[in-house]
Amino acid sequence: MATRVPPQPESVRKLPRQQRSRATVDTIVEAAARVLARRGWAHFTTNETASTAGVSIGSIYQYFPNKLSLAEEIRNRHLDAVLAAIVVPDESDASITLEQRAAALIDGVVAAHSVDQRLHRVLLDEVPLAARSAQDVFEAEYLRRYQAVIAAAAGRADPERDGIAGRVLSGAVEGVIHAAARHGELQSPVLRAELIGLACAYLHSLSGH
Amino acid sequence: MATRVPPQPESVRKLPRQQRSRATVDTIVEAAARVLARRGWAHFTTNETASTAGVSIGSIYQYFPNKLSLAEEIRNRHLDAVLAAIVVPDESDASITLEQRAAALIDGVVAAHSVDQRLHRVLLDEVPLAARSAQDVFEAEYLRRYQAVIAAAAGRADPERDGIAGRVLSGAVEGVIHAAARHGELQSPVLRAELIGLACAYLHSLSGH
DNA sequence: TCAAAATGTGAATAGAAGCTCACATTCTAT
DNA sequence: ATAGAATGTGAGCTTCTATTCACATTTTGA
Repeated sequence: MATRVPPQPESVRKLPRQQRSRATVDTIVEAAARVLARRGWAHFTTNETASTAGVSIGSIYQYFPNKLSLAEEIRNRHLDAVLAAIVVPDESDASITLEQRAAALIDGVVAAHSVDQRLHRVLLDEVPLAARSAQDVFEAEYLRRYQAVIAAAAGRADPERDGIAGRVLSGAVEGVIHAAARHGELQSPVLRAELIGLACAYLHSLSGH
Repeated sequence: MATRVPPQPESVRKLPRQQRSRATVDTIVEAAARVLARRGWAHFTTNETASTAGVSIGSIYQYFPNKLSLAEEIRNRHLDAVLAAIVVPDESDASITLEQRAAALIDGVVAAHSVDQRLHRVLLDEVPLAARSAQDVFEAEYLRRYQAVIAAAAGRADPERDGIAGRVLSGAVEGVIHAAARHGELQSPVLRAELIGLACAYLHSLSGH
């Protein structure tokens, strides 16, 4: 996990200036991520985070104004890692078939959901939202990719319908992937094939009227 | 909301025997559902439930051994209501088209998700699972309906593939509906049409090839 | 070298909330 | 009518945990 400059804009807390404190902050965030994944948000405590990190509770509050800000830092780092897992294919290459585009899209989303699944689930549906800056970037990146595929499929552009189609397709793909993740089948090639089949069937129906 | 016999099997608590106490239990559960929907699981408190119900905190613990058992009772009642919203079409009538079957399925699932949406979301992704007995019935009922439609679509029966297809279709439909619910578009006819289109496109691709 | 800044410590504080229990009230059956 | 069961009450006990603060240690820069 890369070192980031963590604390929040309005944070009254110190910024880590020396190498030593930057390492401490990283240790804290990594330990916190492990505790959060293991216990869930409801039983995520700052004291357990401190002892897991081998650090005094006070050290956490040197750099994080409260428990939530710690979780938000974890989320920011995690979503960075998730986005990094997505491989973007060349969108302007006309020689790529629709099937290939759909496959690349789905592989990217699967890869994104393969990064620390338990932590991902806790971060997305347990930790309160507050300022969801990173989450927006995250969703925007997804949307961009879906719309590229849809634009390629539907030769003509009906922006109104394409927008809805994008939301339908993304909802469908995410739904299938979340269900698969719950059953531990995210890596199943049969599922991958069936999901690509679903996407292609829908995409073809958009152009063929 | 119908009166049910609530407390858990292993509960050391009393069963409500008189009319008066049955009414008290109903009042408690209804108030608890309101509090849970309003505050979310993290800020759902037994004291607020008691004051909202106009009942002493002690009365709650007469019938519920702990906070979680109260939430589980709410979930049981809610899922009953959700299942009741699903209209089941005649599965043996061969004169019904695939489009009509898909539409009936989707309308049923949408109706199920239209029952007390906020509470539904909190119950499904905030309240801890523990013994998820009712949730299993709930999912099994869904699965049954998806498989009926898939069996009708794919003339021949390839049980292996049909099973996966069922999970893919249900994941997709649920995903789209959850996304729509988040954006408050559950009642949109455009979305309904597009979702039916998605389902039909996939179903046709199963038989044709 | 040494003073000031940065960093680290953990006992103690404070508040929230689950749950108990001794007691009061109401209902049922005889 | 009345005893005993069922029901209802709410102050307060207990546990948990976020956060503070007075202090100790380490690093930096001159």
